[in-house]
Amino acid sequence: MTVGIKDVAKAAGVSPATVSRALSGGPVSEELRAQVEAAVKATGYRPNLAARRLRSQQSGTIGLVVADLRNPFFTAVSRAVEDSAYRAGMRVILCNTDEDPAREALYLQLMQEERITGLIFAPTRSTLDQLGRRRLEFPTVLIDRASPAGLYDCVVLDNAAAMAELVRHLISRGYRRIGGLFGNASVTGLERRDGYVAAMQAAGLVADFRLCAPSADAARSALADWFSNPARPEALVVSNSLFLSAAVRAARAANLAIPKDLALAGFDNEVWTELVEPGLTVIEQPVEDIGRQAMALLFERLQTPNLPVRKLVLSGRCVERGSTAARA
Amino acid sequence: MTVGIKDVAKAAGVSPATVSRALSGGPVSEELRAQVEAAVKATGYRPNLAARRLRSQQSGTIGLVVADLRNPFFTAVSRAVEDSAYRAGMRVILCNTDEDPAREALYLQLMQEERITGLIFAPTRSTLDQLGRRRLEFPTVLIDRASPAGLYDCVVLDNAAAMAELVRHLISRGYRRIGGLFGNASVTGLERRDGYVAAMQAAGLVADFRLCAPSADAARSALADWFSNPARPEALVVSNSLFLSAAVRAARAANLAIPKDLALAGFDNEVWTELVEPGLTVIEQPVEDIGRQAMALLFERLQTPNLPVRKLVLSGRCVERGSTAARA
DNA sequence: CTCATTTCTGAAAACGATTTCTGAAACGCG
DNA sequence: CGCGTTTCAGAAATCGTTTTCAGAAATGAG
Repeated sequence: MTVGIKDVAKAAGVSPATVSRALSGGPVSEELRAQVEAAVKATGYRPNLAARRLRSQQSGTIGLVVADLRNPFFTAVSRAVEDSAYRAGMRVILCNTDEDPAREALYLQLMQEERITGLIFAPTRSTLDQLGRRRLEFPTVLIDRASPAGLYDCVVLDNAAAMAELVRHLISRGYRRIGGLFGNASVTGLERRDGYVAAMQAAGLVADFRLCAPSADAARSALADWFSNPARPEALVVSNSLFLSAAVRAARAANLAIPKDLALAGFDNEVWTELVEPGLTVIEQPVEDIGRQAMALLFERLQTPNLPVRKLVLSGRCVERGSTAARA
Repeated sequence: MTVGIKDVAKAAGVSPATVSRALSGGPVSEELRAQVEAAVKATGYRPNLAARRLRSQQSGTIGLVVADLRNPFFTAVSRAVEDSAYRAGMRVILCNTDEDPAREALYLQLMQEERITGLIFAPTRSTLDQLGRRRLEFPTVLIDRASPAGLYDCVVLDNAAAMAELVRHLISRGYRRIGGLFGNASVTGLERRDGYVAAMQAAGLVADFRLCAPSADAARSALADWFSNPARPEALVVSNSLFLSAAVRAARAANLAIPKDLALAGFDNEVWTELVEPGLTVIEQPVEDIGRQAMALLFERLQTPNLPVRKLVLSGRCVERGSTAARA
C-alpha cells in the first residue's frame, strides 16, 4: 500500500540500512547516495515518523502548552517558538488550556505519552504549585509565569517593575487615587499586583485593587460594580489586554470619559490599543524575544542537562498614549 | 528506565497482551482488569504513543494548517477544532503557514509523515490550485477557502453575499463612491471582491478596488497612496480585520474623519471593532460553527469514505455601527 | 456425558524504521 | 608483499505496543 523503506531499497538495489543511512547523512558512497535519492523521488517515499520515533527513541517534538490562544501575547510567543523549532528541524505540538488546571493535567500527561523532548509551558498558579512537588519528566522552560522555587528554567517579564512603572507614570501625570484590577489565575497577575502595591506604598498612596477571574465577563461585572461606587478611582491599571478592553467598555457604559474621568493603562501593545481614542497607554512586552529565548534555553538544557537553573527576566517598554494624559 | 507494558504485565502477573486489552476495553475478566488497573497506578505507566501508532497504523491525530494565527478568525476556529478533536479522543497538530506556499508544502509533507488521519486546511490560492491536480493522501476539509472544483469537503462563508450586503448597506446609507481593498493571497479575498463588484454593478455604480498582499504594511501603503488621491472614495470596504485596522490608521494619518470623510466596513467582529470610535461596521462570521462543522464533516468522511463531496456555506451577520452612519 | 461452542488468556508475529554487529573490500605502511 | 586499519554495505536485532493465532477452560445443547 504505502511505500516503505524496503520498497525504496528494492528500487535502488540496496539494503534498507543503506537507505536509512543515505537519508540521515550517514557514511554512504556518493554513488549509492545518488541511487537512493533517485529511488526516493521515483517512489515518492515519505518516512513513517512513528516508526522512526519508536526506534530512535526521540520524538523530535517540543510541546507548547499555553494558557489562552486568544490572547495575542500567546499567539505571538507561539509564532516565535514555532519558528525556532522548525528551524531546528523539530515539530511543535501546541495546546491551549484556557487557564484550566484539569486541562493542564491532561495535556501534561499527553506530552509524556508523546515522549516530547522538551516543553515550553505557561502554567496556572495552581499547577505551578504542584510543579514544585512533582518534577516533570522532560526538560521544561516556563514562560510568562515563573517558578518561585527556581526548579525550572524560565523566561518572564519583570512584572513588578513594569507595573510599578505604569503606576509611577500615572502619579507623575497627577493621579493619586489609582485602582488596580489583576487576574487571579496566574502568578503574573499577582506579581503585577505586587508591583502596583509597592509603587503605591512607595509614593505614600493607598492601594486599592481587586482580583478577578481572567474572563471578559468577570472583569466587566467587577468594573461595573466598582465604577458605580462613589469612591471609584481616578485612574485604573489592569494586568492584561483582556481586562483593558473590558475596562474601556465598562467606562463607556458608566459614561466615564478617558482620561478625564478615568485614566487607564495596561499591558500588551496590540494594534487596537493605538486605535481606540485617545490611545491606550500600555507596557509592550518583547514577545518575539520571549519565545526565542525560551527555545534557546531549552536547547541549551537539552545539550547540557545539568546546567544550573536559569531565570531570564526581560523588561517591558512603556508606550505612553492619551489614556494617561496629565490630569486637568 | 521508563516503565513499559511489560513491566505492568509483570506487576499484575499477566501477559502484556492482557494489559493491552484491559486498557483498550477488550474482552478481559473483571478480576484481571482490576489487577491491571492497580498495576498501572502502581507503576505510573504511560503508553508510548509512537509504538501504539506504529502497530495500530492509526495516528489518532488530525492536522490543522491555518494561514495566520495572529488573525483572530483562525484562533477562534482553531479553538473550536481543538475542542471537537479532544472530545473525540484525538490529538491536534497545529501549523501556521503565514500565507506562504512554501511553508504549506513543507507542512503537508510533514502531515503525510505523521500519517494523520485527517486534515483541516486553509490554503493559499496558489496551493489551492495545485490541490486540484494532486489529491492529498488523507481526508481533508478546507475551511475559509473553498475548492473551486469541488474536490474536497469544505465549510466556508458566503463571501460574495456577505460583501454584497456590506455594499448594499453603504448604498442605503447614501454612499455612492465606494472603494474596496481585498487580499490577493486567498480565494476568500477574491470572492469578496466579486461580491463587491456584483453589488456595485447591480446598483449601477462603478467598482473601484485594489488588491493587496495580506500584510499591515502593504495595506497601509496602498491606502496612504489611495487616500492622497483627490478621486478617493467616500466609503471603503475591506476584506479582513487586518486591513480594517490598517484602514483606520491610514484614515487618521490622512486626517479623514470616520464616517464623515470616509465610511468604513469590513470583516470579523473583534472586541476592538466596537471600541474604536465611532464603532466599526463588520460582518460577523460564525467562527465556532465553522470549526465544529469542519470537524463534523471530517468525521463523517472518515466513517464513510465515499460520501459525495460536500460544501457547507454559512452566512455572516452584519453588525452595523457608526463607521457607516448615514451620509450627511 | 459428550462434543461443539464460546470466552478468555498468553505466546509470538507484526508494524517500519534505526542501529548494532559482522564481514568484505580497499587502503596504507613498513 | 603481508598485515593492521579504515570504510562501506547488508543481515539481523530492536524499539513498545497491538493483533493474530492458538489453546485451555468454561459453558451449553443434545
